[in-house]
Amino acid sequence: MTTSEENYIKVIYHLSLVSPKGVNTNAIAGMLETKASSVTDMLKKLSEKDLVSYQKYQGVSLTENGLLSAKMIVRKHRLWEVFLVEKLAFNWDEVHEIAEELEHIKSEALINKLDAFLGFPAFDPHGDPIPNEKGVIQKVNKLLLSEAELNKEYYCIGVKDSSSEFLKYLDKQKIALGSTFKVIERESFDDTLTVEINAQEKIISNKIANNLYVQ
Amino acid sequence: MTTSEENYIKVIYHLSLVSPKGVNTNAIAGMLETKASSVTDMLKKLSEKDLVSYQKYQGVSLTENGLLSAKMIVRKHRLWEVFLVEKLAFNWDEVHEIAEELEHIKSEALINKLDAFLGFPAFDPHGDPIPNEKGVIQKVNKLLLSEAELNKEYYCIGVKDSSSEFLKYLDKQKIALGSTFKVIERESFDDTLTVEINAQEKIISNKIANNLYVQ
DNA sequence: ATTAAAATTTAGGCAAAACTAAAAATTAAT
DNA sequence: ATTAATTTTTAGTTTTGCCTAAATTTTAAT
Ligand SMILES: [Mn+2]
Ligand SMILES: [Mn+2]
Ligand SMILES: [Mn+2]
Ligand SMILES: [Mn+2]
Repeated sequence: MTTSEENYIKVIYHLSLVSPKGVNTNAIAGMLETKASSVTDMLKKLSEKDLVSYQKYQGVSLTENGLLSAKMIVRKHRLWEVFLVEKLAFNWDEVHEIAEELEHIKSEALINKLDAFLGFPAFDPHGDPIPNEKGVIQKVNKLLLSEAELNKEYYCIGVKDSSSEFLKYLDKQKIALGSTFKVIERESFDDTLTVEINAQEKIISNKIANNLYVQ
Repeated sequence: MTTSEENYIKVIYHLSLVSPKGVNTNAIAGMLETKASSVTDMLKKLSEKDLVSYQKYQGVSLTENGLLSAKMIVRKHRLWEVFLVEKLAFNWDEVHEIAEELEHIKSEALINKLDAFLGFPAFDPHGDPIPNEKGVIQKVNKLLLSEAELNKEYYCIGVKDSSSEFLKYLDKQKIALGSTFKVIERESFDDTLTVEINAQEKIISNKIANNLYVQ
């Protein structure tokens, strides 16, 4: 598989988690910042290689082959992110772009040795689960902070949006994985929350609350 | 720079250490396992970008720009090799291919943090020097085992050929960086050496002796 | 049920990096 | 100094991945 094919497969995988019945051409184009016509070209090639099942105008989904490939790319991406944060002291908002390149390095041995070196981590720096060698992903039940009950203790286990902007905002607010949350009040007009974060009271907009996973 | 351009620049760099007056098209093609006509195409492009100075039929050499780029690629390659051997427990004969890919990951911060993480190593697993952040390469005086004086103590500081086959042969013979050498006898007919290696007497062919650096 | 809008695909092209075959320049040999 | 051999370049294709513009299909709106 080429780097480009891998990027497509990974994007289709991520999109299929949200729309399992079939992924749209335009959605793929949007994620890859390319044009719909380019996507159509690639879908034909991926279909030829039995990585996706594709009927024109009907959207696309991963085959068993494609799904496993996607999980292996995600595995590599997330393991490299752990390496960059844990070993090289990168901040969690700096690693995605680099991992986007590192995920395409071709060596089974490399990724399994890296996994061992890191101590077989279960989650990446953004709280996303890391598929194991066979592609199995540990299922975790979590909810969005926006769905949390009032006056109940939660802690932060992940972010939904892992853009640099959002992560930097969280740094500024001193919110990190492991931070404790207790929703004190929900403003019914705009769903703004008053939350006790690490024993400090803060105002959290609905948009923010919709991008924080808690448990 | 694309991956392909980087591979060309690096090969031109390595060849120019041997033939400083100008690197031949065919030599480049040989190293990259491509055709001379492809090399000519690329030389035009590299020349356009001021990475090499090139006049047709006259061979090619690196510009100042090209030289610095080359050293940075070599730096990355060798630092990744150190990482693979020191941290991930790869054998020294397994790392070159993987480093061949890793050297193209684009991030200044990554390579400098990796350098720090590894403790600013001066040499790679094959004894080759690692250029520093500015491209400066520590000069080491060394000689080939084939040039060593009789009955004088040396130790192994590098290999000239770092192919997997040669390195595996050295493993089998229990020769590694740091091994001590004392040449007991030189057979004048074929230059075969009798060498005391780590206090064990062994017969070393001229070809082998020509690929071991000692000090 | 038509029509309008949106999504998707096709057609035709372009640039990068490779190739083969043929031409040109350089180097070596008589 | 010619001729022959070798090296290098040019010319013309191919494949991959992308593009624009136009055509087609699906979906939404009247
Ligand atoms: Mn990421
Ligand atoms: Mn990627
Ligand atoms: Mn190497
Ligand atoms: Mn390379």
